[in-house]
Amino acid sequence: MTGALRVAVSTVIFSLRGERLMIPLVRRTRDPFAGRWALPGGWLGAEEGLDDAAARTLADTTGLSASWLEQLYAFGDVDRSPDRVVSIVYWALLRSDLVEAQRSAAGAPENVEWFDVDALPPLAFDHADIVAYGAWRLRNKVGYSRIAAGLLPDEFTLTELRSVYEAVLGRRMDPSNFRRLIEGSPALVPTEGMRTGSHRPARLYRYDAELDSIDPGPLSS
Amino acid sequence: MTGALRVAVSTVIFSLRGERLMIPLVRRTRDPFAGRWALPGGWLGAEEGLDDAAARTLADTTGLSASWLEQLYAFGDVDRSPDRVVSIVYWALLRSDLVEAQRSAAGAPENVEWFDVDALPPLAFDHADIVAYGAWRLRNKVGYSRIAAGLLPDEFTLTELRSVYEAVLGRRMDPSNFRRLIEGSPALVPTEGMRTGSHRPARLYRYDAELDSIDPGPLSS
DNA sequence: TCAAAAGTGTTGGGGATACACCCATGT
DNA sequence: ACATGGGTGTATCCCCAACACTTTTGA
Repeated sequence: MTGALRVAVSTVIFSLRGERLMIPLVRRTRDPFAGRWALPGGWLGAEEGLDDAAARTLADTTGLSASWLEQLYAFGDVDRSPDRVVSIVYWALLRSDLVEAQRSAAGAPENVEWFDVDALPPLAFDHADIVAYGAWRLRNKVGYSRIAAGLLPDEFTLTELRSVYEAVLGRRMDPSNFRRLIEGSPALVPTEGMRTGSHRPARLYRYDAELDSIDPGPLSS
Repeated sequence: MTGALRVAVSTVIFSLRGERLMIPLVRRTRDPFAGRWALPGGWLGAEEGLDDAAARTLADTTGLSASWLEQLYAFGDVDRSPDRVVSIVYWALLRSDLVEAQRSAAGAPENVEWFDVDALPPLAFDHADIVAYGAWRLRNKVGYSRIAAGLLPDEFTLTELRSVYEAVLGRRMDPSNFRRLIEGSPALVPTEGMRTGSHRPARLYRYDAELDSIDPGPLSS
């Protein structure tokens, strides 16, 4: 039957370590590209939707669930793999605290390693291009939405949130202007808690995704 | 082999008739949804890329080639079709003059009819949602890029271009402000020609896609 | 009392909107 | 001459970047 071919689902998973944007890669154990690093993913099951497949492979790879998951692009050039494969690629955000906890726990999956997005090893297939495109989409979206909070724990200070923006966008931002910018959004709700450090305590905020107005995405899917 | 399933490529093709946004639909001849209208498309061939497949099915349906073609989304819910199908959907712009010429010529393909985007018949599968999402993307993109010129002939007046914006966005725009807005873009290049009507002649412009700075899309694909 | 981060206030420039106005042509 | 769309000029508003300034804590 024409039209039948293999469909893979992969995900560019972003998290933050300090000020660096990191993604997990999986070392391939088989040809083609045995030994090379590749995006986490797997074959699309006959009885699972695309979103489900992305969430499943993400959980398999990291043991975690994402605070943001969105389709990136479908790649299907004939020559992108020795054998024809269409890859539906997603991108995701993971809260950094969950990733850290996972690393400490012995439960971290084998064959998975985190890399700085700006210092990747050679990747299998066209995955280097895919990661670059995913990073572009992330930076772009951070500019006009509030998803950046998805990289932080439940509660965070505005300075912490600002440092996320600075890490993702790669430039410094004025603290006072950042405050006004971000406080305008009803999705950032102040809590009672304060973060106490060696200086003046800072109010903790929480991100309420319900109150955000991101683009709709496909109405069904 | 797991992961092997049927992949279709469909396209939401936009053109303009007067002030109305129109798309071509194809009447299905087989079950499921025999007799219903559906997006033009076809099975992805084993030896063709996604972009190629979209361009091919677009040409099969309309006999034309698009002035803009971009991937929209990959739809793959298990229940979107009685038998499992993953659809890679594109959206495209056709110059209205080419469509009109095609209509006059007897060469127009059978089983294809153009419909007003805001007055569609019942569609097969989840195609109604897909069209709505495509229209959203078009309206969105018209707001921050210059693709709207892709709906017009090679040369056009600013008033014609403005009426495209008004048709797509569904609201009136101030002629003088529109002029400044659009003349700021180096992609709109004035020609020597003038359109003469029953009033003061208007300068003709040309759209130079080379000079535009749209988002990159995936670097490879 | 000092360092450092939290948080507030003020100012100025650029882009978008609203709208008054002049220009060129066919009838 | 006049109606009609082509095209220019200008005032205003609003958002945002820059930056001076005050507040609150730990040491």
